[in-house]
Amino acid sequence: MDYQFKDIEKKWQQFWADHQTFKAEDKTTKPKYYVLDMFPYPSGAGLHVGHPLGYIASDIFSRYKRLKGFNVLHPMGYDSFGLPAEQYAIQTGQHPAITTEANINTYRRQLDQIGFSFDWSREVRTSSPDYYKWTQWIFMQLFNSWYNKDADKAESITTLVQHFENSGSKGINAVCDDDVLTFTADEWKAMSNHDQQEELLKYRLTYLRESTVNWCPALGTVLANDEVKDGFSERGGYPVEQKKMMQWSMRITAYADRLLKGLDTIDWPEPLKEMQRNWIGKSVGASVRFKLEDTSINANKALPSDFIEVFTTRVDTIFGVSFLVLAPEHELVASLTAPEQKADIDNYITQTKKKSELERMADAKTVSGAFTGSYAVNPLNGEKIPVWIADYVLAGYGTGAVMAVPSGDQRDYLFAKHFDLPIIQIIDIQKIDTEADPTKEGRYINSDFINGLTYKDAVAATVAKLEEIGAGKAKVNFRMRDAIFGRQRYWGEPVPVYFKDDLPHLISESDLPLVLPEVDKYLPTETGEPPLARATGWNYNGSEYELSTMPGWAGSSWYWYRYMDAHNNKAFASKEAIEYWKDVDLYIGGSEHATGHLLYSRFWNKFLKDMGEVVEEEPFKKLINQGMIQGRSNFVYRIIDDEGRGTNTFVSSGLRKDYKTSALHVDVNIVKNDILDLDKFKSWRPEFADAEFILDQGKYICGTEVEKMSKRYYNVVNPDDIATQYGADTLRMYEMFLGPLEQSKPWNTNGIEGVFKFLRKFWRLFHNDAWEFKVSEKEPSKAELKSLHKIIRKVEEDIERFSFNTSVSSFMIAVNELTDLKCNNKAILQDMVIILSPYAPHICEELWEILGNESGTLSYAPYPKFNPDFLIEDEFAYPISVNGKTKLNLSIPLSLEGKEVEDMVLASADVQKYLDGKTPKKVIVVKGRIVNIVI
RNA sequence: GCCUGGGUGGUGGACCUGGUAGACACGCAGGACUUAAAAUCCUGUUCGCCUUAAAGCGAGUGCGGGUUCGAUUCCCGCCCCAGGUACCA
Repeated sequence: MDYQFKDIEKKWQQFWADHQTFKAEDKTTKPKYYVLDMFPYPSGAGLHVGHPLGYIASDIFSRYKRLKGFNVLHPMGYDSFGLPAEQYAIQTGQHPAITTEANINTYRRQLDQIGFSFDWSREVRTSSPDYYKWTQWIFMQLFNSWYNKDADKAESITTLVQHFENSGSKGINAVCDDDVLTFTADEWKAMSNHDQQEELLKYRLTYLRESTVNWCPALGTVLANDEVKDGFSERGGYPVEQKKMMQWSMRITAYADRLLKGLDTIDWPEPLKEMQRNWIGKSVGASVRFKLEDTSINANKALPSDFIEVFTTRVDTIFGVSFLVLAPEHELVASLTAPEQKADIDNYITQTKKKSELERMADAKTVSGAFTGSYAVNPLNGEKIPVWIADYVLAGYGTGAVMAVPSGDQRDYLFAKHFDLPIIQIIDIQKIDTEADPTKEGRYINSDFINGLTYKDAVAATVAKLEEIGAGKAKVNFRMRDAIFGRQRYWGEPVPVYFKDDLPHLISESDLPLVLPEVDKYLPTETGEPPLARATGWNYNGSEYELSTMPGWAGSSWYWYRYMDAHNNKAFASKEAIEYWKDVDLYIGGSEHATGHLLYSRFWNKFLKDMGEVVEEEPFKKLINQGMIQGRSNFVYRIIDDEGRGTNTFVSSGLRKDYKTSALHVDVNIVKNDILDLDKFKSWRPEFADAEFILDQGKYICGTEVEKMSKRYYNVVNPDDIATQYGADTLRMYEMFLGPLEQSKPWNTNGIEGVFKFLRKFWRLFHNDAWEFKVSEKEPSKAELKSLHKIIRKVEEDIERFSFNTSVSSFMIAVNELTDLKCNNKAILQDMVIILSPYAPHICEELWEILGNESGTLSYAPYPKFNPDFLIEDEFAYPISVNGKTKLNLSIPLSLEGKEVEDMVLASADVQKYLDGKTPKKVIVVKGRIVNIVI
């Protein structure tokens, strides 16, 4: 029978499910191997062709590892809390749990039809109470912990309380808020419980802090950055402003150094590690205090402090400071503003409020700022320095204030030029006529006691002086900020906290999970409280619960542990399971998670390690990024008549310059290889029923563009259609054939026929012309063995370096070779089936059975061993160039070696033709082979 | 703006560690088989020039430079595209 992929795929998917073929064992002598995919958010649009890309790669690797004798854990689940389900709920009133469930069912159906070897018995869903019980439990552990810098790990808050009781705050080296108190043991004991708890909150790893959010007054909601476009809400187009709000935060900065160091121990793509390093942004510098000048402006105001603290990485340039810049949100701004400057400053602050942080950073071209009217004093030379505000200084980074050195920093330079502020040269070789020069070479000038010093000495001398006069100290600063952990949303994990006397308290562990309550609407209340405020009777013994929920990343920051022991109701996973599976050996997912999920997960993992809950410091040993699959939109060109109205005539892409046209997105499903199916187009929409076409060589060629895959561009390609038309095996191989796994690329199905043909050819190898099964048991020929062993080596190399696309090409070559050889040898074909099976498992299972093997044993069959003896050739083509250009092809017997080869090459008529009797100037030999002769 | 990645024929891509650029596949063109279609097979296919043909010549991996006997690969500068930029997941 011809290759009937539909029957074959259905049969084997059923078989795998019935026999639980891919269930990972918890006790076995086999070595363990944990292959993890980033679990999907189940969106309403269904699985698109981009999702399976990484899943197919990880599935190939999982199947390959099983063949190599590993006990493979390859699970799948759903990151099922998220904003889109909530937005849909707001619009339709439908409970997010219901739509989420429906979406999951669609995803499962789509995943099943691709033939993945997932162990579905371990499925997790982050929105299920059985699961988020443990997300809440981890939150509680974080709340109950503080970071001891001396031990360099998190510890239970009880050790901190004991220390306070014994010795007060003295000797505590913790990561904590800036405003912690200093007290003795007696003073601590004398504090009220309320005050003690308030103090402890400054040390806890989850804590409350004021942070900025996108606030939309018209909608009465906090908006995600994604929902804000150019200062207006995407939904409704209402203005959005920046607003401060008390929020739960996570002290991820406590782990900044360990997150940096850990990167050196894991096998991740170097660019991704670089992104994390840059995100953490460790910078070594100094903090410097500029005392405020005591003027009439602020003399009679109660100042929060009498100095401005700045952080700088170039403390050596302090004599070049010609002004200070505060972030417009800086706490000192109000009190520093002189009456005559108030209008300017207020106006500027209002402008700033409209911009998001991203817009502020992106807009480096326009120089803007306002003078407060106040001055500060340079601690090292007593110079009077004007204090400005500008939106290029961000409140969240460093101290929210910078010392501006126009000669060394380009932004400061532009600012100084624009507002006519002094630019002071401080290094002898500095060139500052047209732009700032941040050089560290040369010797200092105009710089008092560091004049004549080098960079290194100047830094040391400046810091020493600042410390001596108490105006500054060496400091390490991180760009990374503590992670905001609260969302004013419904569809997320409730925070297991209630409030009493304005202080947060954890609920009892035995009351977990704190289940999300029902609400009448998924919108905030009229007073602007989060949706959970709508829940009736939702309180903890009469005390109000926290009303915000956890962010999307909470549930995904530990899920790989749940797969190890998915149904445990005593712990997030048993000690034995964690002890056995330890960590993820291979993690596949997109690099868009570099500074989100992948950082938060490492953070939580380190915390859990500190608590003794898990055994590894890093959760993901090896990581591979898969590229994003973009949509490829097709366009038709409608001719516009003289009155500017669209006609019903469409012109082929190549001919459209002769007409006035407008481009229309056309459904990519009625276009094949950019050629429009005219009949399908006519029936696509009623208005096109009598469309007319101006064809190019008998065809209508569509225009194309690469865009994000989206419903509204009619360019979403669903794997279902491909699976139905060509089968799962073709889909799997085609997605791999599309290009390197790591590379982003637009989806196109141009080459899918080739992959399908390959599988049919492979099928044909086992059958005669009448589609009857035929294999022979005779000895394989040398040529057959050569083809086989070439592909064994190639595929093994390719899989180990995740180059699946080149494997597929090699398979095509091998099958072409075997077809040419009319190979029907059982031993050869059996090995071919095994090595192809990770890529195209269904067809291989069927052929495995046809070859007389026990059904279903293919998944754990022994992988063929490569034998180099079969690759021996008699001679090889010998390409050399003359003068790096001219190319010659010589055939050299393999029996010759080294000098013999060289002599033979030089004596050959081809080379002699160029040499013309002379000796060559230079002969370049690489790995014992002449590659170039210079004459 | 900043961080990270990418740019090779008509198309997807190959060239892994500096050594024959364009493997493999699609598409296209021509041919075989067939009443026909499907399927299958064969030949050609980077561009330009030259040639009856065989062959030959020149250019060529985003653009401009550099290092090297030799650069798609390494270095410097630029352009364009994609991802991230802290509440999309």
